[in-house]
Amino acid sequence: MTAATPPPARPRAAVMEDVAALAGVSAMTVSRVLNSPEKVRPQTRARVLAAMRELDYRPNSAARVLATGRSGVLGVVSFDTTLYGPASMLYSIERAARAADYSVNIASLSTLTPRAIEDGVERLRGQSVDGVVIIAPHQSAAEGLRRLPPDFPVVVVGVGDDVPAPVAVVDHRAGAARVVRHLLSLGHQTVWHIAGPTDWIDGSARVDGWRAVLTEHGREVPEPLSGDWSARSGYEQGRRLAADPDVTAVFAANDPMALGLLRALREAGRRVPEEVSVVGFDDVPEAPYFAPPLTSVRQPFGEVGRHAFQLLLERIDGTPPPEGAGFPRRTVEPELVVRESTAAPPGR
Amino acid sequence: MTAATPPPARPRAAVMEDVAALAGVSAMTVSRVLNSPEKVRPQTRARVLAAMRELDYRPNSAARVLATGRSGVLGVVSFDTTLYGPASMLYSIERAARAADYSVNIASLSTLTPRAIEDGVERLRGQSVDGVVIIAPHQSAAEGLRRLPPDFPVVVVGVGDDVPAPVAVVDHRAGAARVVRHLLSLGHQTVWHIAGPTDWIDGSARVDGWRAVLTEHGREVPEPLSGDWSARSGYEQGRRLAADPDVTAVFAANDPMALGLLRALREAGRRVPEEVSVVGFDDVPEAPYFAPPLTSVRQPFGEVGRHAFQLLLERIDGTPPPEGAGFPRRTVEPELVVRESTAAPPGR
DNA sequence: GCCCCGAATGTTTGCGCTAACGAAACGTGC
DNA sequence: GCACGTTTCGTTAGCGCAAACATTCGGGGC
Repeated sequence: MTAATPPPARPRAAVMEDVAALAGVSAMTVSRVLNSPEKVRPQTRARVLAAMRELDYRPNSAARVLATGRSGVLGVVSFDTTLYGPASMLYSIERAARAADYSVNIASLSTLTPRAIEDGVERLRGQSVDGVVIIAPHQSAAEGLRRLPPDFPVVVVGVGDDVPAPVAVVDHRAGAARVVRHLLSLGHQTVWHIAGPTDWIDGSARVDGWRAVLTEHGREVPEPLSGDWSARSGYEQGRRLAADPDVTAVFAANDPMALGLLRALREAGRRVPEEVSVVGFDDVPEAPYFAPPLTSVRQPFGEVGRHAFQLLLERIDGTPPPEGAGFPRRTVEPELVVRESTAAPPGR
Repeated sequence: MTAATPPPARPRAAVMEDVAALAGVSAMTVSRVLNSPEKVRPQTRARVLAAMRELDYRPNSAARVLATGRSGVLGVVSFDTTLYGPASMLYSIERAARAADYSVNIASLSTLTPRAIEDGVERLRGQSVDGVVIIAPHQSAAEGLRRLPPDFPVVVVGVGDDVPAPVAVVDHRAGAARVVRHLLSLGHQTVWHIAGPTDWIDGSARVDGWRAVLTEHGREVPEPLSGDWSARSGYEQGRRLAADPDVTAVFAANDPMALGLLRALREAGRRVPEEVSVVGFDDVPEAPYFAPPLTSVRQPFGEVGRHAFQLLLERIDGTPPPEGAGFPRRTVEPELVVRESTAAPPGR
């Protein structure tokens, strides 16, 4: 052949066999160094580790998955990860997962239907994830879940009661209750509410908590107004409330809606908190800088994320599907953060 | 044997061989139905598809990766996905990826150092992703990148000039320039600036654009104040600006800082926009509801995400690493959105 | 000195899929 | 009727790793 020297053909990445050869052992020993180092004589182990470093060896995860059936990857299905809540949840789950050497595969949803959720889970399942966390505090989650095979490990974050899966939730009901008690204790006769979409569990739980406390105190329960979580919807509903002189306290189901509400009140010339008290929910990092700084409810996302991951782990390598017993459920309490947007009603 | 009937041993998930048997073909034909259906006679194909449905067959991705060397997964390395910018980028990349049947694996960073970025990429590489998008508009990105093997497909979003990888960026410089021109055209003598961290490329590009326009117009260039993107830092720097009666126009490098600034001005009794004009950057969904509604710069995240994904695809199955030619670069222009926080300076 | 035991390492096999080749079956043209 | 392309499908051989089962080796007990 007259061919020139073959191009320096980039050496294929080293595989286990290469490491074994360099270290003068068998491939199995290399595998053992990776998976149960204590079973390898320290001296041999050192040789193998040295060989790995020298060849810049990195185990092929696909091969490992194929051989073991476990991938070390978990999926997260979430609606619009641009929103503060879902983004925070995702972030905290990712951190919990990483700490346990799991990696995270995501599937964002642009619509919230049982079908979309099912698709998201199926997409991740196709990637051989070990399990899935669904961040979708929505009716659809429960619905979509029922169509999934019952033995596939799924955990749901922040969803209602009768879900056929383990659940980690913030107690929105209790959070809302705290808001209302705070306002009543300031002397308000009642509290209006700009609710989130009613098909979001978060939203309806907050409505429940709000209504329960008012009822319990024998107060009038105004018709809740409905928003869609956006500042815009808070503004629109806020204009209606601003026009009603009876309104002295409003609980918005999240901070952006509270922001919109604040603007509407300002435009109508109603002063906060002197004339109207306002409370939000979520305690976004910007809440202290609203005009005025917003009283809000802080959600312990980090904690929920850790619980969700923990539940998923248990489901993955735990006992078979808990039969009649029902699924575990971890609830964490949110915290009311009082700032300057709440005060006693006028005339007291 | 006296053993009872074996427990109904949940049938293992169907594999290709099972489908093949049921359809009366070989496994290879099943594989072909999946990967190049046009090479299979329609009639056979139909039989195979029917068998797949019947057995609820789903291809094992690990096996496919092992056999093909391609995973159909891309990694995204990002700093704090709780921030609006990174979250939006992540979301748009995920959408672009999904549209091309790619799935997305994430690695969030809690610190921004070359080391952390390198780790993030390595972690994803260990998961056999086909390539990685780095969302880290930070010096560290460039630095961390140099330590990576040059043939691993990486694309960077929103980072400076001399990066050894394809880049998709928003032209922050141009965005900042637009802000300053807008304020000058309203009659302001000069524009103060609350900058982002200087080690963030976004931040320094915005400073550059701001300074360039002022210089070009022969205006005095005040010393930029430095924030850390948070509303709190905007507030702190804002208190200093509020105390200076010469200040009539301030450009904050992002919206949360602008929010903090607005609060500081309000507390100091300086009215916006009558006495001081304020502009932000990012145009978060809440910006229209700030007090007053904030003039800001909208970033076309969707477009950048699509470009980033596109560049990555080209890098993955495109030509070998472009030698001397330099790396491709896609720049998209942000848009100034004028609202009520800007007006002519007092006394004009 | 012999046997047995456990620790340390090696061999074989298969996880589920696809690239590469090979072999039928079916025309076509002359 | 036969050589020759075209489909269409099957066979073989890995991809890289880890279970499960060998095998070797070095003592300790008697």
